[in-house]
Amino acid sequence: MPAKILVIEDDAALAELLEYNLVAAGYGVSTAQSAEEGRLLLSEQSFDLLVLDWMLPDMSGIELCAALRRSGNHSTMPILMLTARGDEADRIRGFTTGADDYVVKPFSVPELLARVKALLRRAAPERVNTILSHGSIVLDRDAHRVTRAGREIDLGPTEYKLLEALLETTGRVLTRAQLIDRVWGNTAEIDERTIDVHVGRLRKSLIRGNEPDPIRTVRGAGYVLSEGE
Amino acid sequence: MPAKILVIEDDAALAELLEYNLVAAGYGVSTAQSAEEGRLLLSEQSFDLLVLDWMLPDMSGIELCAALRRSGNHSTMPILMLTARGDEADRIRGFTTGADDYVVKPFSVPELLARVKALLRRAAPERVNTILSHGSIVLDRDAHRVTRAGREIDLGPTEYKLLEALLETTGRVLTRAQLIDRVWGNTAEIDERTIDVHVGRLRKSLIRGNEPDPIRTVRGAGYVLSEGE
DNA sequence: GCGACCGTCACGAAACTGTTGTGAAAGTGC
DNA sequence: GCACTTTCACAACAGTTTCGTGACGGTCGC
Repeated sequence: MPAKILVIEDDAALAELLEYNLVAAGYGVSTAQSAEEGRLLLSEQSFDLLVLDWMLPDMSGIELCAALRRSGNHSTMPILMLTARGDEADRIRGFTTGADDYVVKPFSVPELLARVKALLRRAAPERVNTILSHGSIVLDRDAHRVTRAGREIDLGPTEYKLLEALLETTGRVLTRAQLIDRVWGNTAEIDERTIDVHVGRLRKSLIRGNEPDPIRTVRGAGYVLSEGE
Repeated sequence: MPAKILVIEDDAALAELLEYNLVAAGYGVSTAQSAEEGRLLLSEQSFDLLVLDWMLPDMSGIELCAALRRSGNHSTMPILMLTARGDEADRIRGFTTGADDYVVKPFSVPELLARVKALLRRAAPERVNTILSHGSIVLDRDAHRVTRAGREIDLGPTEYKLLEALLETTGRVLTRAQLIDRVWGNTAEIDERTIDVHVGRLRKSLIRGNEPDPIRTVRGAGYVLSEGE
C-alpha cells in the first residue's frame, strides 16, 4: 500500500507542483492550505509523512510542528519542512522543534523526492510485518513461503534468510559484512565470497524466463534490491 | 539531517560555549539550565544525545541520568556527563547509573566534539546526511544511487566517492590534494593528474545531451560544483 | 546411504583503475 | 596581438580488482 503524505502549503502553485510530483512518484497525497485545515485532516486520518511549509497564514509551520510533537499522537510521523533560503537560525530551530529534515526553497523536485523516500525508508523498519514484498516478489513469514508473480519459489534456508534480509531493508545497500551479520549472525566466520554464491543461487531461483534480475550488485559496496523491480 | 542534542548545564557561560561549538559543528542544540527544565524539554521532543552536567542546582545530574534510564522513554539515548576534575568515585557511579561517556572539566572543545561524534556514531550509525544534492543532482548514500533530473546515473566506486566529496563541500573549491585525501584516503600515493581523468569520467557520466557541466574547473586551484546548474 | 543443502575454491569475464601521451585551452610577458 | 609556458581534457592501454559461476567435498536429517 502506498504511503500517504499530507502537504500543508498555502501557495497554491507550489502545492500543486508538490502534489503532482508526489502522486506521480506513487504516493497518496492530501493537501491543506492552512495549519488549521491540516490539523483537521490529521485528526481524521493517519499519514506516513508530513510536508510542511515554514510560513503559513494562520500559524507558523514551526508552531504546528512543535504542537504535533507535543500532542504525542503523531510523534513518530516524519516531518519534512520547506524553508526559505538561508535562514540558518530558523533551520536550527526547526530541528530542535521536531522536524526530521528540511528542503530549502527553491528546491529541485528530484531532491525533494529523494528526501521523502529517505524519511519513509527510515520510518518504516519498525513494522513487524509478516508479509514482506518488493515488486512482484512476496515473502510470507508465517507461511514461510516465497512467491514471485504468483509463482511459488522454493528456497533453501540460507537463500530464504538472505532474501528476507534484503526485503527488510529495501532500497538500502547491504554490504557483505552486514549480510553475513543478518543471515548467519554476527559471530559467524564466513568468507565474503560465499555471499556471492548464495546471491547467485537466489537469483537463479527467483528468475524464470526473461524476468528482470531483482538484485542489483553495487560494485565495491554490496547488494540491494533493484529500484524498478 | 543533523543530530539534535540537549545540553543541561547551569553555568550560563559554559552552556553558551557548548551550544556555540555544537551548532558550529552542525548539530541542532537546545539548552536547559536545570534538571527540571531539561525534563520538560525531553518530554516534548526527542533528542539524539544528552550532554549533562554533574552538579545542577535542583537535582544532581546523576539522579536525572538514573531517572531517565529507569523511565525507559529515553533508554537508548546516549548520555555524556560533564564531571569535575578527578572525582574517580563519582565517575564510576556515573557509568553504573547509565552515562555512556564523561568529560572532565575543564575540557578541550575538540575532545568534547570527538566524544559527541563517537557516541552518535555508536547510537545511530547512519545519522549523517543520507541525501546529498546539488541542483538536480541527487546522491542517496543508503541506496548508493545517483540521479540527475530523475535519470539514474551509473558510477564506479571512485567516481561515486569523488562526487560525494564534491557534494559534501558545495561552494568550496577542493584542491586535488584534498580530493585525493577524501577519495583515496590520506595515505594514498596518487598522481594529481589522475584526478583529472576521474573528473573527466564523472563529467561524461553526469552529462547527457546538452545539459550543463556541473563541475567547474578552477585553474590552478582545483574543482568545485558550479554555482548555477 | 541418500538427497538436500552448505561453504569454499578456482577460474574466466567484466568492470574499474592509474598512468601516460597528445593536443587544446588558459594564462603570461612583451 | 603573439610566442611561450602552464594547466587541463581526453583517449588509449595495460594492470588490477571484483564478481559470477561451475565444481566439489562435507554435513545434516531422514
